[in-house]
Amino acid sequence: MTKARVTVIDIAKAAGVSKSTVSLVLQGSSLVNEGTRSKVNAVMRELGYVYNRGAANLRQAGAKSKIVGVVVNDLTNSFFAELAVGVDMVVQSAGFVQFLSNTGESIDRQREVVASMREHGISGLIVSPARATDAADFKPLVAAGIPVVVVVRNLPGAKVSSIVSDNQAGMMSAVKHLAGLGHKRIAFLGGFPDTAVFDDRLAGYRSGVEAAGLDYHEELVIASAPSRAGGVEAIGKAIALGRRPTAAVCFNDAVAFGVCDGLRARRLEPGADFAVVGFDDVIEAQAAVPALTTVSVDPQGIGRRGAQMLLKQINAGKAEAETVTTAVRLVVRESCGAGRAPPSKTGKSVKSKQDAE
Amino acid sequence: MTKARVTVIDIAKAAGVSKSTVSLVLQGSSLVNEGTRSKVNAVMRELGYVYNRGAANLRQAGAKSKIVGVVVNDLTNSFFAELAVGVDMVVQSAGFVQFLSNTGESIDRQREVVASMREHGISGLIVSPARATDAADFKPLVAAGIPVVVVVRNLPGAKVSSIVSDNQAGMMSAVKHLAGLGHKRIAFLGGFPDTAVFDDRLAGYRSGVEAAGLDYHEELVIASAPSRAGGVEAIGKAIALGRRPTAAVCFNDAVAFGVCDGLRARRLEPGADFAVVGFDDVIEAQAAVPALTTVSVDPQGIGRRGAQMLLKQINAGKAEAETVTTAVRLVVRESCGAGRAPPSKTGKSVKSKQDAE
DNA sequence: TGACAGAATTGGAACGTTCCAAATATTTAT
DNA sequence: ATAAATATTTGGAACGTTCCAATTCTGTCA
Repeated sequence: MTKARVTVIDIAKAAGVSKSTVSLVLQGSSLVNEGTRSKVNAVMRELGYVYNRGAANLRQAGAKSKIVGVVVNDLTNSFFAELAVGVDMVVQSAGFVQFLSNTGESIDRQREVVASMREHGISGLIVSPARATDAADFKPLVAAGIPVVVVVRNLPGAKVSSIVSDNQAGMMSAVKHLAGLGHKRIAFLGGFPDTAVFDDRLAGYRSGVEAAGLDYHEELVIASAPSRAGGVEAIGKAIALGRRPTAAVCFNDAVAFGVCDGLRARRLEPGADFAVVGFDDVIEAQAAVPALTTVSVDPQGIGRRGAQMLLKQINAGKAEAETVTTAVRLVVRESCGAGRAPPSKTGKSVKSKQDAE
Repeated sequence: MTKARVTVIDIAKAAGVSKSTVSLVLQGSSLVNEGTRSKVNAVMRELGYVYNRGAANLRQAGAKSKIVGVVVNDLTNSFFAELAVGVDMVVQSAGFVQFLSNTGESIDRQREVVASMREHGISGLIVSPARATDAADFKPLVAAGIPVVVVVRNLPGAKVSSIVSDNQAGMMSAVKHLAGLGHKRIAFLGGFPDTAVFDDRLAGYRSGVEAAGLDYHEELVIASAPSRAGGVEAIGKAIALGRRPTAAVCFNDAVAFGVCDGLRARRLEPGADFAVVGFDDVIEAQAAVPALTTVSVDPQGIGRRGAQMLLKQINAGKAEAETVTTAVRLVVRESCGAGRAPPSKTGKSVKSKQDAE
């Protein structure tokens, strides 16, 4: 039972050199003689040495800890799981590891995990903020020189980088698609009106309506919780309108699924009697019946982009806030009633790489 | 621009005490006078002190780093995302943070991330090993006194704790259910025969068959990749048999979906013309058409259990290997052709807490 | 008042690494 | 052979914390 940890001194002793030399080897310095290097490496392997990043990090005060923090608001949602995978891919191959935490939309939890991560000395943070996060919450981090990248939801007012999908363009293309199919009264359903994402998507809806030469009617915008239940509620109100709409774009896919539920409960078949379009292209969208027409946002791509941006800032040493919006793409399936056509049952289009630039 | 980090010495100076006292306060020692404590705390807040866990951890050699590593083989799969959430819940409330990494079934990647985590000084590891992981791979960890808990897939031969679902009982109940519906020839489809999980599930199948008073026929066991494509392949072979089966239990849900695809391609309707049962109860199972009858395993519960087990071992200081198998439950939906009954369209039963003991 | 116990505080010495300045070994040029 | 240059190696002194043993305060009891 080897009790004590093997340290750089142990291997120095065993290899007949000084600890400084061993340290040089560890850092791959070109100063050290080739013969010495291989000997040291051999001894390290033999003794089963493991590098102590904590100690190293202590010395190179404030320098790179090779840890990035990732906090998401709902890992259960496959959207965020994909995002985390995207982040992991790039940080991993840069030799970093990720602290991953889930806030479940709890702002207290978020504060806790961020504090904890900070104590552990993360060198950067990627966060999809919980709802109602105060923009000032990340102030201390950036003041301490720790780059922060906000993804998915932006944080107006915070001086940090962010990367969000092009909500406006996405919603606009959805509306135009529906208008192209002949719909005149298109509703906007779901979402909390006090969020930036809502504003963006609504703006896109409005531009789409106007671009299609239709009139914008306030009554066709029906907010609700951005969930399945919210969708049921919203479609209920929509149908109760005097002149009822014949189609709807939804705040996100969850709402869209709820809308479908609500339609069926009223003996209307989504896709046939009423067109519905979602937003996000979550994994269930393509398997659902009818398959959901939706705006695909490639969460994994966002994760990768965000991680790249963060690493760039970490390496640069200085974090100048940068804002990127990633392209989205309308994926036409069945729920909009567009094609009787599609013979291939699973529209795999979602997997394409779209985040190149 | 505050350049230098605030240290325990700074706050000692500012509070007019010694660094030792500050340290005592940090650890919540009862030795320190109440007045002093609150003064120190006040100063800490004022100067924006952040605890440096790295330094602390360096001193208390080998002691608790408050980090647990979590490595899963496929975070994209919602099964594992749920599992990670379960782990996060319990480690988070124990004041730990989790390193979460994804191997994507790559054994090299797995080795890398585990090594990296070790350098960072994790105090425990939860792993769902990539396929074909060598049981000896975790030897160094346990030798170094770092507890390891293997989840979902077990690692025969490794002297580590593990927590897997009750594959045998689950498959057995699936078979019995089908037999109860009158099926006489029930196939076992999919899965790689060289894995421990396969063995367990097959054993369950066999006991189920025998318990139902049927004969076990070798020809009804058809292995394949544990994927949708594998399912298509397996059902093809099954249907080509002289006396074809009328029902099948599948290695997992992916296989089951493939089986449904294959049935439809032959103009057979799953649920009506042929009964199929899956395993895992992935999130898509309840939304699919027909809704999949499957064995539910509650990944989040496994995550919580695993984390609890790990924390227990970390606190105990000694890790004695312990093996737990968690209960599973057959969720009857439509694909087995059981009920014409179910009026509630979404069988929410999957959300119940079943991991109490 | 002095001795004594308990409560509260405190100065080093670690922990395992990296950095710096300086020392030593090896070449090269004269 | 010797100086100058270059290549390699090396002892400390940090980094921010915790621990230990020792010290200084309190108050209590004779």
